[in-house]
Amino acid sequence: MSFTYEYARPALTTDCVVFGLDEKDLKVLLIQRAIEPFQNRWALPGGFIRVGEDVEKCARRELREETGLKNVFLEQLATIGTPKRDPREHVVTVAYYALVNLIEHPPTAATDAKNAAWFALDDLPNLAFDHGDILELARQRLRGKVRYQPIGFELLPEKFTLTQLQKLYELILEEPLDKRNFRKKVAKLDILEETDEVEQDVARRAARLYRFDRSRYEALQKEGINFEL
Amino acid sequence: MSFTYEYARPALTTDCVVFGLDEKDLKVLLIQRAIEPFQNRWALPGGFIRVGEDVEKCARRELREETGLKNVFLEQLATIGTPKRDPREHVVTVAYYALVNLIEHPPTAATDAKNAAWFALDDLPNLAFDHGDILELARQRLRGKVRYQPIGFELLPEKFTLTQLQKLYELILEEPLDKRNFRKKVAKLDILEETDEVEQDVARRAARLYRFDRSRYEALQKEGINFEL
DNA sequence: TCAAAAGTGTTCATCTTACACCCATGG
DNA sequence: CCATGGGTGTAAGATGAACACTTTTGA
Repeated sequence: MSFTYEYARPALTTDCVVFGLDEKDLKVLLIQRAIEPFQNRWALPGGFIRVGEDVEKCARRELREETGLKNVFLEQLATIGTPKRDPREHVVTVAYYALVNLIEHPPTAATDAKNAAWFALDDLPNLAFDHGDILELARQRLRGKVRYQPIGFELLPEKFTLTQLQKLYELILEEPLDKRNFRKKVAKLDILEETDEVEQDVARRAARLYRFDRSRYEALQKEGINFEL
Repeated sequence: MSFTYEYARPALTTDCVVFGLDEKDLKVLLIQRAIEPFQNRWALPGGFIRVGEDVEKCARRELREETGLKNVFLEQLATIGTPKRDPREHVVTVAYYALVNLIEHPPTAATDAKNAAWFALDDLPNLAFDHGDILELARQRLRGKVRYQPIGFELLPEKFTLTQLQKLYELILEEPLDKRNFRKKVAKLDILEETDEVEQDVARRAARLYRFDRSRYEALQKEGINFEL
């Protein structure tokens, strides 16, 4: 079967930069390419948009098919259409970034007959196509966005300690933060719910666990309140 | 001539929200559609991406062909690919927004056999396709962006008064600003050059003219300085 | 001399930053 | 009883918001 058009059309794909957090590092989920071009090189999960398929739906479908992830936080990053970015032909890609918590999504086994693995941001392989550039763009976006929108919570498990939250922000912003000032700011945001639980199995004073109060956040956001950290 | 592919492909277009400033209003440049669908309705300038053409280049080309504008400030807004947004077939569009100063680009006569005209933001016609949504998105983006990046200058003539600048910010932010505080902030940014000229032909004390110092801005930006207003 | 907008400082409240020690717990 | 990280407050400086009058100019 084939499809014919009066004018030539570039191919259209989505690619997705999936950030995940484990005990120590901020990581990215990559898949190993099974075919040429860039065979065996690591690349962002993604693939071709189908006619009649919404662009974001496509990104979610590819993510599911290639990595098993679903229901993740997903946001559009940019569209890149430099003619030579794919050696085969002109391919325009709509790039997204996703945030998942790695504890509930452990290093996925290969799904789509490809290999999938998490890489620490400071230990990345050479990526296929211009995926290295896209990843860097996503990293910058995440750094910028986290300052005024509480998207960091997407990377944490449901219940977390304030120290975990601070470590996460330090990883994303790539700068150390003051513990007391950080806690003061977070408290003032008033979007965390204190649970009556504490950490388990730690050889020291256990830290209290908190939960992100999404509905409270949405209510405050409607009132036009700021969330700068 | 025709082009055949193994899999169906959505069509790919660019659309551009062009903002311009005249004496009183923030305006948007629209073109009147010559053909169906939405014949005679007003729409954003834009058109199909050619194979081998960079996406942003396409947006600039369409802008030139349909409205005569060139060398404008142009930035990507979002990519929209809802299947039914074009009644003919699945069309994915990469939306941009542009800023021009209307004084140096007076209401353009029709170029591409279509009608082009500037519309005040509070007096818009019903737009073709989902262009109304795209325009609203661009408006929000402009409001957000102007707070931390001095892109407002793109809308002003080379030399302008501080009152003009303030009026512009009030139009974009849709809220009144305090004159003294506004001037203090602008002064602290240190990216305006005071010229030795003043307004001409005004029936009152003439205001001093300033110029945006782009190279100074870029230098300061590299040092990581903030530009919040 | 009038009308119209230009230009200019101070005060008060708020927010930001820097900084160090005691506490609870498990091993 | 020791090691480890948890948890907490204050003071000084910087920033943001509110606010009104005099000056210049052309008509």
